[in-house]
Amino acid sequence: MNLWNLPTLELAKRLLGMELIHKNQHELTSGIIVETEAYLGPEDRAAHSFGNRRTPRTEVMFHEAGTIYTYFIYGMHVCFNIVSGPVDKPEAILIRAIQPVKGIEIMKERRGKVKKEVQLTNGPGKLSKSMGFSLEHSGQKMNMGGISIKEKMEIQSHEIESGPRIGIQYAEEAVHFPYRFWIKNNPYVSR
DNA sequence: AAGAAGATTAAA
DNA sequence: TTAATCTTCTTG
Repeated sequence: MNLWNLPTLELAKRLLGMELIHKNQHELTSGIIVETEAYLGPEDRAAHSFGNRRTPRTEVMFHEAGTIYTYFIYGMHVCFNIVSGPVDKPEAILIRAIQPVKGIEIMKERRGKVKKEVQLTNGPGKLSKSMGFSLEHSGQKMNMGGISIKEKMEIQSHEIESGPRIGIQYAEEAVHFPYRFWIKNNPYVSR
């Protein structure tokens, strides 16, 4: 079965335990995905694509599943998402935290002063900086360029916890949707 | 053309 | 608790 054909909420859970890899000419960094958030397009007030809002920024959310969506936020941070769902259904999954595996020294370099390894990637802006993700990656396809993903460890459903998403207080009824997923007791999860 | 707000982070 | 800081979108 093709991973990208899964419904977004299913995919958000399946991504847990998989290894996210970024390779460029000189550097390789990777980490296990331990926390994700699903954004369900038109019906989800928390999503950039709520009401099918289609702009240069959100355009890639309408593309096929497995497309990369990166965006800039709060004047300083990049967030990394994977588009999900059918074409023209603008859903996406935000990667919120990973557990560093390869290129830890490179991550430390990119992040500057950071004391503990756990601080490297336990938040969406942090992991993007550690992994070297930027706006130019938006629109690229997973597993077809420098950024790829592969099976790493099997996560049982009882090891997955869920809860409300973070940073979307404006989203009215969507505030409480339990679309955030993480691996239970994993120290690399944010917060 | 200008202003407001944001899927965050780090430091106080 | 707040500043940092800039893109995107909305309004005029």
